[in-house]
Amino acid sequence: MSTQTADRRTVRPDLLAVLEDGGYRITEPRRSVIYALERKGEGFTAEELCKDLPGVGRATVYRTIGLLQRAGVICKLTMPDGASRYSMAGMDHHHHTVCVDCGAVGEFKRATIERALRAVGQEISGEIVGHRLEVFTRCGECEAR
Amino acid sequence: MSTQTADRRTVRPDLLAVLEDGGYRITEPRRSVIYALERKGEGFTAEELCKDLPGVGRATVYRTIGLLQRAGVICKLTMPDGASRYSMAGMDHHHHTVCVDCGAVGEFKRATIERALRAVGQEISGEIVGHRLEVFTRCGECEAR
DNA sequence: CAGTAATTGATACCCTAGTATCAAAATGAG
DNA sequence: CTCATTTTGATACTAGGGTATCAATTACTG
Repeated sequence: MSTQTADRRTVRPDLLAVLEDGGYRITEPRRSVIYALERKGEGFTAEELCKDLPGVGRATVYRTIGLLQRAGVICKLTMPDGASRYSMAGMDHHHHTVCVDCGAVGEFKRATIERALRAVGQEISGEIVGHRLEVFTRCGECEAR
Repeated sequence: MSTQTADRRTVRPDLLAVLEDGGYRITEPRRSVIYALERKGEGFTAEELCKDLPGVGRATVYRTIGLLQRAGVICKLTMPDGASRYSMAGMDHHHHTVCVDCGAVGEFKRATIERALRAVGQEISGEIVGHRLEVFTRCGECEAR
């Protein structure tokens, strides 16, 4: 399971700095989670991460993911079947492509779509408070197999 | 919880006919579920439906929802927190607006967005097999309160 | 260094959203 | 009307995706 966007990946925030700036302590377990996260790249489940880090408690893994998610550097995405995956956020506002076979995640953005959604907002009663868009793919690698 | 689309609702398929055409028997419990469904309109949870139908077993409610979902006349949508809601499908391919306060669901479609997504498909390796778009709103009624 | 406050982790627990079981009841084809 | 077949429903069970607990440990601050 590798990223679809290896070649056009944006620079990632320094996750340790994110924690520090949030007033959190830099601990060994948090370092480990972040290290694993950086190696992991795009598209993983919390449980996968737990298995990758047998030395770190499940609760801590979940807590750290939660911290980084609230800080906006990790996105949580919910699959159509309700399963959760996480992904490192490269861009600010973006959407995801998810391979239905291997779960690899990519990011994209598209002004046309944002504009179109704003137009939708004019047509409905009430106001738009957010949106979510996922594109499901069969990624190049999975197609090759 | 009422629909946002009362005034521009498209004609709904005859759900009983859908079952019959599928080779399923028309039973009292299924009639009840369908009746409730038609009254319910857009945006409900399976458990809500169960509570509305104390005379029908939970399993039957889920089974009937599943049947109609496979027949394409009911959509399942997964909220950002992973919760599931269902909605009667009026149009063929469409997307949903969901009120974050009351859960009311509306439908819309927009050719611009479909085109933009096709363009995204050209840029990624692999092929697009589907997409999902939800717009979160605070609906007119909830705003008024 | 010492002390306090934050953090950890093993574990148990929770909730949602279903699915499995299976005897009993209902359907509808002939 | 008969009867094979489908469907039902009470209940138990499962699985995923977490959160709560709380004593023990660790990180920072002065």
